[in-house]
Amino acid sequence: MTETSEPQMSRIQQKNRDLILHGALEAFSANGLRGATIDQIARSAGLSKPNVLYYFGSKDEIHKALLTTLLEMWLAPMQQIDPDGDPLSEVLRYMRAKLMMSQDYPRESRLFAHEILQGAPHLTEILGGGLREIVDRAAGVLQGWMDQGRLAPVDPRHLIFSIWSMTQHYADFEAQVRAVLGPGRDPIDEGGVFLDNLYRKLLTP
Amino acid sequence: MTETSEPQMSRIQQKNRDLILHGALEAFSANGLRGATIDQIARSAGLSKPNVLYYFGSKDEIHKALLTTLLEMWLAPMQQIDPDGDPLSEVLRYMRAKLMMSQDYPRESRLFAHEILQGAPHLTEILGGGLREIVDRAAGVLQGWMDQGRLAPVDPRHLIFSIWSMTQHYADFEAQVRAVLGPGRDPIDEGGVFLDNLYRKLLTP
Amino acid sequence: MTETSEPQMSRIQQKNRDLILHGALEAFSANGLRGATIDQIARSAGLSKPNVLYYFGSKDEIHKALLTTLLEMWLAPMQQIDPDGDPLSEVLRYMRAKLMMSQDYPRESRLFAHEILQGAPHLTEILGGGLREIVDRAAGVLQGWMDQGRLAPVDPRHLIFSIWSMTQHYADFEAQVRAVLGPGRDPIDEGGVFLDNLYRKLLTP
Amino acid sequence: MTETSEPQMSRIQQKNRDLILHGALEAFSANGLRGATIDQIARSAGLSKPNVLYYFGSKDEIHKALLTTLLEMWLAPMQQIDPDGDPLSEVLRYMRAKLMMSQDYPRESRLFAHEILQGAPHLTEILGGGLREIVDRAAGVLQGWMDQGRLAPVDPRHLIFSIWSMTQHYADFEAQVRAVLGPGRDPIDEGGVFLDNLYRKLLTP
DNA sequence: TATGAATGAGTTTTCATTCAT
DNA sequence: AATGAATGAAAACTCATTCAT
Repeated sequence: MTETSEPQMSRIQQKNRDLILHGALEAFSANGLRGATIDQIARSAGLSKPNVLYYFGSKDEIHKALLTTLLEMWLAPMQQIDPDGDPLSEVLRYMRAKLMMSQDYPRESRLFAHEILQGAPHLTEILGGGLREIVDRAAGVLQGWMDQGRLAPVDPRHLIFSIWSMTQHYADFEAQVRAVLGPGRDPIDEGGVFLDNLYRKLLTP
Repeated sequence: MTETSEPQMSRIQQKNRDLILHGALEAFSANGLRGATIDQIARSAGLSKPNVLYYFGSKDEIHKALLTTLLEMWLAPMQQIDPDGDPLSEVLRYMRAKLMMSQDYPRESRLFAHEILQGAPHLTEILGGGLREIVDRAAGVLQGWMDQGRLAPVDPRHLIFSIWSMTQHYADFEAQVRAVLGPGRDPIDEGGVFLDNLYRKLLTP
Repeated sequence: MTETSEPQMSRIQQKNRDLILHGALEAFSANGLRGATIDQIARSAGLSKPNVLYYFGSKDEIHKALLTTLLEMWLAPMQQIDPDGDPLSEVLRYMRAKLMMSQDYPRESRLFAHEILQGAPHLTEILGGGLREIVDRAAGVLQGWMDQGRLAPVDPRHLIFSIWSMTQHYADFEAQVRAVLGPGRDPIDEGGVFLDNLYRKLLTP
Repeated sequence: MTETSEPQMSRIQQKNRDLILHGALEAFSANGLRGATIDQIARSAGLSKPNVLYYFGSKDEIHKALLTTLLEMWLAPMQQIDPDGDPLSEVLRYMRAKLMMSQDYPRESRLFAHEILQGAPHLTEILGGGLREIVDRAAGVLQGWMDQGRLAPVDPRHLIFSIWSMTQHYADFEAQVRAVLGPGRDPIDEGGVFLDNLYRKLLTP
């Protein structure tokens, strides 16, 4: 969560930037870009409102910086799919990694969900066509395995969509999941079992 | 989309309520509750701002009324799962119905997505435990089929989550889906094929 | 000071617009565009701040509307120079008219002075090249008279500048004029005598 | 432009004060007292904002110091009117000197214009009645010449106003002058010819 | 001297809501 | 039923100034 490209940044500055981004994650993930206020962010970061704007020029900039900062981490698991690994294991490992992110970083998941729901204006600006290239690479690996008969043939991009949607569902729609399951259950743990089975059946050649 | 509990409502009143709800769907689905403004809704409905508030006392009330109005339609497909039908066909039919809703009613899908992302404060109020009961019934049907060996055994509630998440993904995350697939493709059509295969493999006993 | 091009405007709306423009003239002429606050304008107009913005969308818009509203009146005297009149009388009449405007409308004079000092960003937008054409016409008339030997030959545009600067000086630099002359004198009355003599001597062929 | 009353000031201090005053002239002349920001001044001076305030305690003080610093230079030409010189030559020389200041120091001219437009609060404080005395002296010289029949009789103070207004017009209202004359002309050069002629005709006895 | 950091007091603007008719 | 007019409360920013080092 630290920015290292601009070297001249003091300890305290770095710390405050992180406090702000942390508060912003809290606010934006709960209320969306428009619904969050700089006041919330400032309070959550323990700073004054103008001080927040001293570090980031505007609310939009905080939002953009937050997305930028988190994007890499968000996309990392997919880039770790190993073309030389065992196909099914690799897919299951990717699914598990995404599911763990819903567990460990639900706010990040919701942040991206909000952004994409609105048409992803900031993400598009940040990513350019970058997302597509990343997905294309992973899809290529998957397609290769299918061509080799090591994985049952399905559309690799829709396979990826399915992993995204099902794993993130546990974070983004947590309120609903809890309402349906009732108390005393571990949605993500159960989801792991369900999804493991699902992808084994779907992809075993 | 009409409200029938208060009988004395003129034709024109009814029409204006519908216009407002229509405009509200447009605004709320695109920008969320906080991001949408009454001005947008009024403009989209072709009415004046105070007139909008004459029909519904506040922005929150419009939102609540909209959710209420759409909820039944939103949950209808699940209630149409027929215990006496063919298990796999029933599940696939349900999945298809949900997928078609992403195609035909993407704004409704995003409206609910926004609401649940925020913790579903209004929905909880409206539904009480209603959602749970509805899901419990469907889950009971599914479980029965599994117990009879007519469907491969999986957790029925997580099965339902998977259908929700994957089908709604095409509406809620449309921006991302389009960015990944590029132009000239029909995401939902392709998704139908993918999901049909997925659930056949998952659920065939 | 009333706007007649948009007919559907109620009595009260018209009155409030005028109140606002009046308050804006007060504030802008004294403090300039940046120095004046909407609060000042609102107080001076006896309205609430948001109500001021209900009539004009922003501070800039008020300023622009004010300049637009006053521009015609401001340029009127020059357009009344009569090609068929007596040359010297016409020039003197124009000078007198401008001088009277410094007497009767000093705030308007200062408003334009502020705007032009800043490089006339709004005026340029409003006028386009309009000012030049208006001056060209008057300069043409003056030049004609000079060519006929009815007026001593001088550069007509600089003649116009001299009239502008000297007459407006009594409004724009009033503080200095008063400081130099001391109390108990009538600067504009004396200025009239001085300028009358000046232009007679300058222009009598 | 240097301040000599406080003797212990290092070379570097002196240089920074000058840098600040230079930046302040830039900012204040373009935007007025309220419109200019310390940030602008600091950036223009190449110093940090708090450092600017280390040299001058407040924005107002910078402004006051700037006016004070420039005032002497601004009034110098009038004090150089030589009672023993040739009357017409002296007046023309003064007018030319003022006109050259519009050419060489337009920002200084605009700075004073802004200040006087606002009612000259700072100048009054600085000058006390000083301006009046200076003008009184010059007016006395002029009046003497008129009494001797060496200059046509006019009100000497209004004569001075006329010189001020017409010469400064080329700096203060430059935007307008350029808009009227169009490109490719030298306003001040032409103005010199015009004003030379004007004052010869006005003042030749 | 010098400055990065911080902030209180504005200032513009937005917006849900109310008022008067 | 309907709306032009109005506003309080908030929200995003700005900026002169101060603090700590």
